[in-house]
Amino acid sequence: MRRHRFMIQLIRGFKDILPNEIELWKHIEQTAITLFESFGFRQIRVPILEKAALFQRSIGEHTDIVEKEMYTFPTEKGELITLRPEATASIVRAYLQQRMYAKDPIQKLYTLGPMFRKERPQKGRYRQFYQINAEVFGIESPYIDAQMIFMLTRFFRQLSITGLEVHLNSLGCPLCRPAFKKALSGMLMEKGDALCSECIRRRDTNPLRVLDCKRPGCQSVVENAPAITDYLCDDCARHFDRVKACLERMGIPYVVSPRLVRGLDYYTRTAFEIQTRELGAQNAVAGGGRYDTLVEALGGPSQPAVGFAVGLDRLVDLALTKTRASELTPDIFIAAMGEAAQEKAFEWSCELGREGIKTEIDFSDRSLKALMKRANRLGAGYVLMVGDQELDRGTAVLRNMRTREQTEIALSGVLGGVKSQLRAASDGRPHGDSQL
RNA sequence: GUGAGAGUAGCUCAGUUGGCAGAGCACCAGGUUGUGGCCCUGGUGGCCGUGGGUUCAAGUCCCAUCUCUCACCCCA
Repeated sequence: MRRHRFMIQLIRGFKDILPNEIELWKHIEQTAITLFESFGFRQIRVPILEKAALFQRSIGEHTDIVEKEMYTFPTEKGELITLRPEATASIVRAYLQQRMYAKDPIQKLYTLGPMFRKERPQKGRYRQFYQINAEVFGIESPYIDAQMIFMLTRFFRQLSITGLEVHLNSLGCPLCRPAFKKALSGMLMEKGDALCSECIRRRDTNPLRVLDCKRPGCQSVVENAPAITDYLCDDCARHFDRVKACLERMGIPYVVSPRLVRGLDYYTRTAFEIQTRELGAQNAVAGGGRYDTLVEALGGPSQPAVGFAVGLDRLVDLALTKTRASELTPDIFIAAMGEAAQEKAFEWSCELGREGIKTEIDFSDRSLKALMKRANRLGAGYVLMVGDQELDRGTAVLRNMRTREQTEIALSGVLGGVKSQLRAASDGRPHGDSQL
């Protein structure tokens, strides 16, 4: 195979997802869709490309995402457009532009699809990655914050993913956060000698980000920094207490992480992250929180909102360590020998496929032994054999690959015979992809 | 963006001080003239990631580049 010279490879950090793995993706997506809809969420689909300004305004100019991770291109007219690095901004945009709030300010929406960030690829981190997002607009109550976290834990439970931790924090609101910011940056000014260069810059632009810098020097500085939860105003404190109480009531364990700060500017009050220890450095499988000021900041009415994003790629990685990627095995394999038999077999395969029976057929003119080997490798439950002998006798042979039993079926009644055999076999045992 | 490791058959990997490109699995065929899994025999398959350089000679040494992996960073 001389192909390297001309072979074009995929872009760094991008990947192909092959059929075997897709079964798992579909299962995860379907689980989310069913669950979210039972909680009253409806699907929305928004574009992958948006104007760059949308993300600059929503995510924040001084975030890593906007400063260095976005795929941004100029159009012919010179307008900057961006491959979305996250979905919330687009959903808010749609909520406003389509005036969804006018019909009903309360909207519960979910979406799923690819996001793009130009980071250095790593385990669990890709430049095109997939998220499932859920957002609630128009509800300020802490109950909904807790319910979304509850819904997430249900989701992971349904996928049999264990060993997760809920990390929780409150980031305050425009009323109380400034006081905390002031206290924090004052403290960072005093004791900031050990800060890394990045954090010295952040100290002015976005002091909260210094809190979750993982460098030892910054950690030690931050160790006895004031906790934001001590600065919350009465409303924010009550809100936070309520969220915690609800989680306790629903039996969801959580850890309050005062240093948990979201990488996006728009968050207020509740912030949370769901982490695992099994994925190395990229330990967040879901993250989200409240963003009560974003809708208004993007030019809409003042409406509170909460949301989260689940990292699908990481979920798949986790699930792959538990369950093996599944093969989709055919119900029946048709082994046809000779020209005349293949003609019959072709018709049967079309008919059986139309009936919803997973049918595999090999049109290469090979020995029965070779065809049987292939049927076995594909994991076919049955093999239907037909050749000149069978055509002369007016029958085909149906072999149960598990029990090795063979029965003869009249050529005229092949479809009915195969169907009744398959039905009889599947009655006794569980069928299909139940091991997921 | 920074650092470290790796790229040889479809897959997992050997390859000595630079000297004819290897194994296991998989695949194909035969053993069994029409019956799978086990076994035996044989076979197909490689510009050694790509491009340059050093050398009589490069999978091996040097440079560049691409991709992967892990970490920093960041987050889903």
